[in-house]
Amino acid sequence: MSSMENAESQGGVAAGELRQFIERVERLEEEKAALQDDIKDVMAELKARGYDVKAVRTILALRKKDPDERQEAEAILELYMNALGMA
Amino acid sequence: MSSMENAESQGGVAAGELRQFIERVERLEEEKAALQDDIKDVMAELKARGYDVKAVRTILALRKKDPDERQEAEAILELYMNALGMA
Amino acid sequence: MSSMENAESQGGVAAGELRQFIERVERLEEEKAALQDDIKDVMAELKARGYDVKAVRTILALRKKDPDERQEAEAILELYMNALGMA
Amino acid sequence: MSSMENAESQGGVAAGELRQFIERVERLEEEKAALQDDIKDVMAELKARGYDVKAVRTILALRKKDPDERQEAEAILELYMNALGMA
DNA sequence: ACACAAAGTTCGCGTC
DNA sequence: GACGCGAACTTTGTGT
Repeated sequence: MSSMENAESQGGVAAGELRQFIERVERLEEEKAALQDDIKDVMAELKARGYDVKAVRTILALRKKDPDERQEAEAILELYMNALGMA
Repeated sequence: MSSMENAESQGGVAAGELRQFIERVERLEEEKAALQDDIKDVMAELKARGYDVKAVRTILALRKKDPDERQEAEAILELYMNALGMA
Repeated sequence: MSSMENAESQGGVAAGELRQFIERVERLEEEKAALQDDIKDVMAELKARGYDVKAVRTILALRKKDPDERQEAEAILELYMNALGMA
Repeated sequence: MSSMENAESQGGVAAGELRQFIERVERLEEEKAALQDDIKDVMAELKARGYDVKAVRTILALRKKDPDERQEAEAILELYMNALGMA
């Protein structure tokens, strides 16, 4: 490495720029983790109030899906279950 | 490293033994990957025959679960869905 | 269901309360998804600037780990790799 | 459903065929699970012999990758780490 | 029971 | 545009 190298140009990489990018991502990930914690807290609260967490998770998942798609999928599933005697 | 070192005792690790373990795992993983491929093939065949792959996956998942547990979970889910007007 | 039932007490579930919980989680998940999108954008920007995204991801992962733990883990790994001639 | 329906033609689905497919997959999944158990056993044995399981997992992962690709990736990573002073 | 880890599922990406 | 691959998230199991 030449004597011109410094913190801002290590081996052809603009160190400062790279660092900026990384720190931006890290900040966003921190905020994201904080939200994840918040969700965890709400779930704990839910549970403490006597709700079934797994069922609530299922509800959340269902609400994310398109109702038509979901109904369609359920219909096929039921068809197969009937065919297999899993009613 | 001392002059006593050889392929079977590198830095205090019994290289031969370690290699044996690793190769055993790799063989098992190979077989496992082969089975995974077989499953993939069956799924492709299913699909080619006109079946809905996602629904079949759901069926497989359901069949793995205890029927009582499943029924219980469904009952709770339905209760919540009714409460939320998602019927 | 008895005539006393209303939107707030469906089958013994306090519908309003349940709904509150669910909507709280959904709001948090929305914010979380927005942050995920932001991260995605930064990654795209990184990439456009010529950086290797996978390497940046690795950097981010490394920075999350305790430096001491990491060094220890690396030392063991190197030991094993030497033993196996993977140097 | 018409009076012609039987176990082999439920609602337009060839129940027997569907069942065959599902049972084939289930058999394969069983074998796969058995192998997974075997791997788990080997890992436990490894551990009992004093090896670091996590490091062994890393070795296995590294050996799956193309050596050239890996070296390339490591070079980039090192470059970035130097630029960030993480050496 | 809690946290850590492993498995499965899902989503985004690159490829053809 | 679909398909297969790889990474991320979620969920399930385990060990403390």
